Amino acid sequence: MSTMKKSDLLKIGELARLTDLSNDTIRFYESKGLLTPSERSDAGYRLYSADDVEKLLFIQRTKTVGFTLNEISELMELKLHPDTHTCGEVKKVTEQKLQQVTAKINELERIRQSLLQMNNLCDGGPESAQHCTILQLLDSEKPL
Amino acid sequence: MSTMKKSDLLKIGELARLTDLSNDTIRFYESKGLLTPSERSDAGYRLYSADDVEKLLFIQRTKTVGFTLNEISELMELKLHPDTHTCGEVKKVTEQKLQQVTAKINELERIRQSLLQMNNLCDGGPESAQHCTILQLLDSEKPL
DNA sequence: TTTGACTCTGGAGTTAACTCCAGGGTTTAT
DNA sequence: ATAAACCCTGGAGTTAACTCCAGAGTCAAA
Repeated sequence: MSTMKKSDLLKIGELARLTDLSNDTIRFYESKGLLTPSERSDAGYRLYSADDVEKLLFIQRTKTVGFTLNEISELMELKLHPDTHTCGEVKKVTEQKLQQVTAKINELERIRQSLLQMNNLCDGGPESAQHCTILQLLDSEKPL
Repeated sequence: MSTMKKSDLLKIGELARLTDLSNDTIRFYESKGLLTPSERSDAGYRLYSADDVEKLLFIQRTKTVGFTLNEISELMELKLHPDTHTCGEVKKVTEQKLQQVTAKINELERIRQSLLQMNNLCDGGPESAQHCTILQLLDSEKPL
Protein backbone atom coordinates (compact mmCIF):
# COMPACT_ATOMS: atom_id res chain seq x y z
CA MET A 1 0.00 0.00 0.00
CA SER A 2 2.37 2.71 1.17
CA THR A 3 5.92 3.04 -0.08
CA MET A 4 8.16 0.93 2.03
CA LYS A 5 11.78 0.09 1.68
CA LYS A 6 12.80 -3.51 2.09
CA SER A 7 14.95 -2.40 4.99
CA ASP A 8 11.80 -1.40 6.84
CA LEU A 9 10.43 -4.87 6.68
CA LEU A 10 10.82 -7.25 9.57
CA LYS A 11 11.51 -10.94 9.48
CA ILE A 12 9.36 -13.10 11.67
CA GLY A 13 11.95 -13.38 14.43
CA GLU A 14 12.30 -9.64 14.64
CA LEU A 15 8.56 -9.20 14.82
CA ALA A 16 8.42 -11.89 17.46
CA ARG A 17 10.97 -10.10 19.63
CA LEU A 18 9.16 -6.83 19.13
CA THR A 19 5.81 -8.17 20.25
CA ASP A 20 7.02 -10.72 22.72
CA LEU A 21 5.32 -13.51 20.86
CA SER A 22 6.91 -16.64 19.45
CA ASN A 23 7.54 -17.23 15.76
CA ASP A 24 5.15 -20.13 16.03
CA THR A 25 2.40 -17.99 17.45
CA ILE A 26 2.73 -15.48 14.66
CA ARG A 27 2.59 -18.22 12.08
CA PHE A 28 -0.38 -19.67 13.93
CA TYR A 29 -2.20 -16.34 13.71
CA GLU A 30 -1.50 -16.34 10.01
CA SER A 31 -2.99 -19.80 9.67
CA LYS A 32 -6.12 -18.42 11.32
CA GLY A 33 -6.26 -15.62 8.80
CA LEU A 34 -5.44 -12.91 11.29
CA LEU A 35 -2.19 -11.60 9.94
CA THR A 36 -0.71 -12.28 6.53
CA PRO A 37 2.72 -10.74 5.95
CA SER A 38 2.53 -8.21 3.16
CA GLU A 39 5.61 -9.65 1.47
CA ARG A 40 7.80 -12.65 1.10
CA SER A 41 11.52 -12.60 0.38
CA ASP A 42 12.91 -14.48 -2.58
CA ALA A 43 13.68 -17.36 -0.28
CA GLY A 44 10.13 -17.36 1.00
CA TYR A 45 10.82 -15.62 4.31
CA ARG A 46 7.85 -13.70 5.70
CA LEU A 47 8.40 -9.93 5.64
CA TYR A 48 6.28 -7.69 7.79
CA SER A 49 5.57 -4.01 7.13
CA ALA A 50 4.86 -1.30 9.68
CA ASP A 51 1.19 -1.85 8.89
CA ASP A 52 1.55 -5.50 9.70
CA VAL A 53 3.16 -4.61 12.98
CA GLU A 54 0.22 -2.35 13.77
CA LYS A 55 -2.18 -5.16 13.02
CA LEU A 56 -0.38 -7.53 15.32
CA LEU A 57 -0.40 -4.94 18.07
CA PHE A 58 -4.13 -4.53 17.52
CA ILE A 59 -4.52 -8.27 17.91
CA GLN A 60 -2.54 -8.22 21.13
CA ARG A 61 -4.45 -5.33 22.62
CA THR A 62 -7.76 -6.80 21.66
CA LYS A 63 -6.76 -10.04 23.28
CA THR A 64 -6.00 -8.29 26.55
CA VAL A 65 -9.61 -7.10 26.71
CA GLY A 66 -10.86 -10.63 26.50
CA PHE A 67 -11.67 -11.34 22.89
CA THR A 68 -11.01 -14.69 21.28
CA LEU A 69 -9.09 -14.96 18.04
CA ASN A 70 -12.32 -15.53 16.16
CA GLU A 71 -13.83 -12.41 17.61
CA ILE A 72 -10.67 -10.51 16.81
CA SER A 73 -11.01 -11.66 13.21
CA GLU A 74 -14.49 -10.24 13.21
CA LEU A 75 -13.36 -6.93 14.66
CA MET A 76 -10.49 -6.67 12.21
CA GLU A 77 -12.90 -7.23 9.39
CA LEU A 78 -15.02 -4.33 10.62
CA LYS A 79 -11.89 -2.26 11.06
CA LEU A 80 -10.69 -3.05 7.56
CA HIS A 81 -13.94 -1.90 5.95
CA PRO A 82 -15.20 0.81 8.25
CA ASP A 83 -17.23 2.51 5.53
CA THR A 84 -19.41 -0.51 4.92
CA HIS A 85 -20.00 -1.16 8.59
CA THR A 86 -21.61 0.71 11.42
CA CYS A 87 -20.64 1.64 14.93
CA GLY A 88 -23.60 -0.44 15.98
CA GLU A 89 -22.03 -3.56 14.57
CA VAL A 90 -18.86 -2.94 16.49
CA LYS A 91 -20.66 -2.21 19.69
CA LYS A 92 -22.76 -5.33 19.30
CA VAL A 93 -19.59 -7.39 19.49
CA THR A 94 -18.30 -5.66 22.60
CA GLU A 95 -21.69 -5.78 24.26
CA GLN A 96 -21.91 -9.48 23.69
CA LYS A 97 -18.48 -9.95 25.15
CA LEU A 98 -19.43 -7.83 28.11
CA GLN A 99 -22.39 -10.11 28.72
CA GLN A 100 -20.20 -13.17 28.57
CA VAL A 101 -17.64 -11.72 30.91
CA THR A 102 -20.27 -10.58 33.36
CA ALA A 103 -21.89 -13.99 33.35
CA LYS A 104 -18.57 -15.65 33.98
CA ILE A 105 -17.79 -13.27 36.83
CA ASN A 106 -21.14 -14.01 38.44
CA GLU A 107 -20.52 -17.72 38.20
CA LEU A 108 -17.06 -17.40 39.69
CA GLU A 109 -18.34 -15.11 42.41
CA ARG A 110 -20.90 -17.73 43.36
CA ILE A 111 -18.11 -20.29 43.52
CA ARG A 112 -15.94 -17.94 45.53
CA GLN A 113 -18.65 -17.48 48.12
CA SER A 114 -19.00 -21.22 48.47
CA LEU A 115 -15.29 -21.66 48.91
CA LEU A 116 -15.09 -18.83 51.41
CA GLN A 117 -17.78 -20.39 53.55
CA MET A 118 -16.04 -23.73 53.41
CA ASN A 119 -12.80 -22.21 54.46
CA ASN A 120 -14.45 -20.29 57.26
CA LEU A 121 -16.09 -23.36 58.70
CA CYS A 122 -12.91 -25.39 58.71
CA ASP A 123 -9.96 -24.50 60.87
CA GLY A 124 -7.60 -26.57 58.75
CA GLY A 125 -5.81 -27.96 61.75
CA PRO A 126 -3.63 -31.06 61.96
CA GLU A 127 -6.43 -33.26 63.27
CA SER A 128 -7.87 -36.17 61.31
CA ALA A 129 -10.07 -35.31 58.38
CA GLN A 130 -12.65 -37.62 59.88
CA HIS A 131 -14.95 -34.82 60.83
CA CYS A 132 -13.73 -32.19 58.41
CA THR A 133 -16.50 -29.72 57.85
CA ILE A 134 -15.45 -29.17 54.27
CA LEU A 135 -15.86 -32.81 53.35
CA GLN A 136 -19.11 -32.91 55.28
CA LEU A 137 -20.36 -29.93 53.39
CA LEU A 138 -19.54 -31.51 50.05
CA ASP A 139 -21.38 -34.60 51.20
CA SER A 140 -24.53 -32.77 52.17
CA GLU A 141 -27.51 -32.38 49.93
CA LYS A 142 -26.91 -28.75 49.09
CA PRO A 143 -23.24 -27.80 49.53
CA LEU A 144 -24.04 -24.09 49.53
CA MET B 1 -19.49 -53.05 51.93
CA SER B 2 -23.07 -52.99 53.17
CA THR B 3 -25.60 -55.66 52.32
CA MET B 4 -27.23 -54.81 49.08
CA LYS B 5 -29.68 -56.71 47.00
CA LYS B 6 -29.06 -56.93 43.29
CA SER B 7 -32.37 -55.14 42.83
CA ASP B 8 -30.87 -52.12 44.57
CA LEU B 9 -28.14 -51.81 42.00
CA LEU B 10 -28.49 -49.43 39.11
CA LYS B 11 -27.43 -49.94 35.56
CA ILE B 12 -25.53 -47.13 33.99
CA GLY B 13 -28.53 -45.72 32.17
CA GLU B 14 -30.52 -45.55 35.37
CA LEU B 15 -27.69 -43.81 37.15
CA ALA B 16 -27.38 -41.44 34.24
CA ARG B 17 -31.04 -40.48 34.43
CA LEU B 18 -30.77 -40.08 38.18
CA THR B 19 -27.85 -37.72 38.01
CA ASP B 20 -28.64 -36.04 34.74
CA LEU B 21 -25.34 -37.13 33.25
CA SER B 22 -24.81 -39.18 30.13
CA ASN B 23 -23.72 -42.80 30.12
CA ASP B 24 -20.60 -41.65 28.35
CA THR B 25 -19.79 -39.13 31.03
CA ILE B 26 -20.13 -41.72 33.75
CA ARG B 27 -17.86 -44.10 31.87
CA PHE B 28 -15.48 -41.22 31.32
CA TYR B 29 -15.34 -40.55 35.04
CA GLU B 30 -14.56 -44.20 35.53
CA SER B 31 -11.71 -43.99 33.05
CA LYS B 32 -10.34 -41.12 35.14
CA GLY B 33 -10.51 -43.29 38.24
CA LEU B 34 -13.26 -41.27 39.85
CA LEU B 35 -16.01 -43.82 40.09
CA THR B 36 -15.70 -47.56 39.61
CA PRO B 37 -18.98 -49.46 39.82
CA SER B 38 -18.92 -51.84 42.74
CA GLU B 39 -20.22 -54.70 40.63
CA ARG B 40 -20.61 -56.04 37.16
CA SER B 41 -23.44 -58.26 35.97
CA ASP B 42 -22.72 -61.61 34.35
CA ALA B 43 -22.94 -59.91 30.99
CA GLY B 44 -20.45 -57.28 32.08
CA TYR B 45 -22.95 -54.50 32.71
CA ARG B 46 -21.86 -51.94 35.25
CA LEU B 47 -23.89 -52.09 38.45
CA TYR B 48 -23.91 -49.18 40.85
CA SER B 49 -24.67 -49.36 44.56
CA ALA B 50 -26.18 -46.66 46.73
CA ASP B 51 -22.64 -45.88 47.81
CA ASP B 52 -21.64 -45.42 44.22
CA VAL B 53 -24.56 -43.07 43.74
CA GLU B 54 -23.38 -41.05 46.71
CA LYS B 55 -19.92 -40.84 45.25
CA LEU B 56 -21.22 -39.57 41.96
CA LEU B 57 -23.34 -36.98 43.74
CA PHE B 58 -20.22 -35.91 45.63
CA ILE B 59 -18.44 -35.50 42.34
CA GLN B 60 -21.26 -33.41 40.95
CA ARG B 61 -21.48 -31.17 43.99
CA THR B 62 -17.76 -30.71 44.12
CA LYS B 63 -17.79 -29.76 40.49
CA THR B 64 -20.34 -27.05 41.10
CA VAL B 65 -17.96 -25.38 43.52
CA GLY B 66 -15.33 -25.13 40.84
CA PHE B 67 -13.04 -28.09 41.24
CA THR B 68 -11.57 -29.94 38.31
CA LEU B 69 -11.85 -33.69 38.00
CA ASN B 70 -8.24 -34.06 39.09
CA GLU B 71 -8.87 -32.00 42.18
CA ILE B 72 -12.00 -34.00 42.86
CA SER B 73 -9.89 -37.16 42.70
CA GLU B 74 -7.63 -35.66 45.29
CA LEU B 75 -10.52 -34.71 47.55
CA MET B 76 -12.11 -38.14 47.20
CA GLU B 77 -8.85 -39.71 48.18
CA LEU B 78 -8.80 -37.62 51.34
CA LYS B 79 -12.43 -38.45 51.95
CA LEU B 80 -11.80 -42.16 51.49
CA HIS B 81 -9.02 -42.24 54.07
CA PRO B 82 -9.98 -39.52 56.54
CA ASP B 83 -8.04 -41.10 59.38
CA THR B 84 -4.72 -40.86 57.61
CA HIS B 85 -5.30 -37.29 56.51
CA THR B 86 -5.81 -33.99 58.21
CA CYS B 87 -8.26 -31.17 57.99
CA GLY B 88 -5.32 -29.05 56.99
CA GLU B 89 -4.76 -31.08 53.88
CA VAL B 90 -8.35 -30.65 52.83
CA LYS B 91 -8.33 -26.96 53.53
CA LYS B 92 -5.14 -26.54 51.57
CA VAL B 93 -6.95 -27.75 48.48
CA THR B 94 -9.87 -25.41 48.94
CA GLU B 95 -7.63 -22.48 49.75
CA GLN B 96 -5.65 -23.01 46.61
CA LYS B 97 -8.85 -23.14 44.59
CA LEU B 98 -10.03 -19.98 46.28
CA GLN B 99 -6.84 -18.27 45.21
CA GLN B 100 -7.29 -19.40 41.63
CA VAL B 101 -10.90 -18.31 41.52
CA THR B 102 -10.10 -14.95 43.04
CA ALA B 103 -7.31 -14.36 40.55
CA LYS B 104 -9.60 -15.25 37.68
CA ILE B 105 -12.28 -12.91 38.97
CA ASN B 106 -9.82 -10.07 39.23
CA GLU B 107 -8.67 -10.64 35.68
CA LEU B 108 -12.22 -10.74 34.38
CA GLU B 109 -13.15 -7.68 36.40
CA ARG B 110 -10.29 -5.79 34.77
CA ILE B 111 -11.58 -6.90 31.39
CA ARG B 112 -15.11 -5.93 32.30
CA GLN B 113 -14.02 -2.43 33.20
CA SER B 114 -12.32 -2.07 29.85
CA LEU B 115 -15.37 -3.27 28.00
CA LEU B 116 -17.65 -1.00 30.00
CA GLN B 117 -15.59 2.02 29.13
CA MET B 118 -15.57 1.07 25.48
CA ASN B 119 -19.30 0.68 25.46
CA ASN B 120 -19.79 3.96 27.24
CA LEU B 121 -17.68 5.85 24.75
CA CYS B 122 -19.49 4.46 21.73
CA ASP B 123 -23.13 5.17 21.03
CA GLY B 124 -23.39 2.19 18.71
CA GLY B 125 -25.44 4.10 16.20
CA PRO B 126 -26.02 3.27 12.53
CA GLU B 127 -23.29 5.57 11.28
CA SER B 128 -20.16 4.31 9.56
CA ALA B 129 -17.58 2.62 11.74
CA GLN B 130 -15.05 5.02 10.25
CA HIS B 131 -14.70 6.97 13.46
CA CYS B 132 -15.89 4.33 15.90
CA THR B 133 -14.40 5.08 19.29
CA ILE B 134 -14.14 1.42 20.13
CA LEU B 135 -11.94 0.65 17.15
CA GLN B 136 -9.93 3.79 17.85
CA LEU B 137 -9.43 2.70 21.41
CA LEU B 138 -8.21 -0.71 20.36
CA ASP B 139 -5.83 1.02 18.00
CA SER B 140 -4.34 3.29 20.61
CA GLU B 141 -1.20 2.55 22.50
CA LYS B 142 -2.91 1.63 25.74
CA PRO B 143 -6.49 0.50 25.18
CA LEU B 144 -7.39 0.98 28.82
C1' DT C 1 33.98 -22.11 3.65
C1' DT C 2 31.99 -23.59 7.27
C1' DT C 3 29.52 -22.74 11.31
C1' DG C 4 25.68 -20.87 13.65
C1' DA C 5 21.55 -18.51 13.59
C1' DC C 6 17.77 -18.00 11.14
C1' DT C 7 13.69 -19.47 8.25
C1' DC C 8 10.42 -22.66 5.78
C1' DT C 9 6.49 -26.42 5.63
C1' DG C 10 3.52 -29.87 7.34
C1' DG C 11 1.93 -32.21 10.90
C1' DA C 12 1.59 -33.95 15.63
C1' DG C 13 0.93 -33.00 20.59
C1' DT C 14 -1.07 -30.34 24.64
C1' DT C 15 -5.24 -29.58 28.20
C1' DA C 16 -10.00 -30.44 30.03
C1' DA C 17 -14.00 -32.62 29.97
C1' DC C 18 -16.40 -34.62 27.50
C1' DT C 19 -19.03 -36.59 23.04
C1' DC C 20 -19.76 -39.69 19.35
C1' DC C 21 -19.19 -43.80 16.81
C1' DA C 22 -18.86 -48.66 15.06
C1' DG C 23 -19.51 -53.13 15.71
C1' DG C 24 -20.81 -56.06 18.62
C1' DG C 25 -23.61 -58.61 22.77
C1' DT C 26 -28.00 -58.55 26.11
C1' DT C 27 -32.53 -57.87 27.95
C1' DT C 28 -37.24 -57.00 27.67
C1' DA C 29 -41.60 -56.63 25.70
C1' DT C 30 -44.78 -58.20 22.33
C1' DA D 1 -38.99 -65.16 17.96
C1' DT D 2 -38.02 -60.88 16.95
C1' DA D 3 -37.59 -56.01 17.53
C1' DA D 4 -36.59 -52.19 20.56
C1' DA D 5 -33.92 -50.61 23.93
C1' DC D 6 -30.15 -51.30 26.44
C1' DC D 7 -25.14 -52.28 27.37
C1' DC D 8 -20.07 -53.26 26.16
C1' DT D 9 -15.15 -51.83 24.32
C1' DG D 10 -11.84 -49.15 21.97
C1' DG D 11 -10.82 -45.35 19.77
C1' DA D 12 -11.51 -40.96 17.33
C1' DG D 13 -13.20 -36.17 17.40
C1' DT D 14 -14.23 -31.59 19.73
C1' DT D 15 -12.50 -26.57 21.31
C1' DA D 16 -8.92 -22.86 21.95
C1' DA D 17 -4.69 -21.26 21.46
C1' DC D 18 -0.93 -22.51 21.05
C1' DT D 19 3.75 -25.40 21.15
C1' DC D 20 7.06 -28.53 19.39
C1' DC D 21 9.28 -31.14 15.96
C1' DA D 22 11.75 -32.98 11.78
C1' DG D 23 13.88 -32.25 7.79
C1' DA D 24 15.34 -28.98 4.76
C1' DG D 25 16.78 -24.46 2.85
C1' DT D 26 19.09 -19.60 3.67
C1' DC D 27 21.97 -15.98 5.32
C1' DA D 28 25.86 -13.62 7.90
C1' DA D 29 30.13 -13.61 9.89
C1' DA D 30 34.87 -15.20 10.65
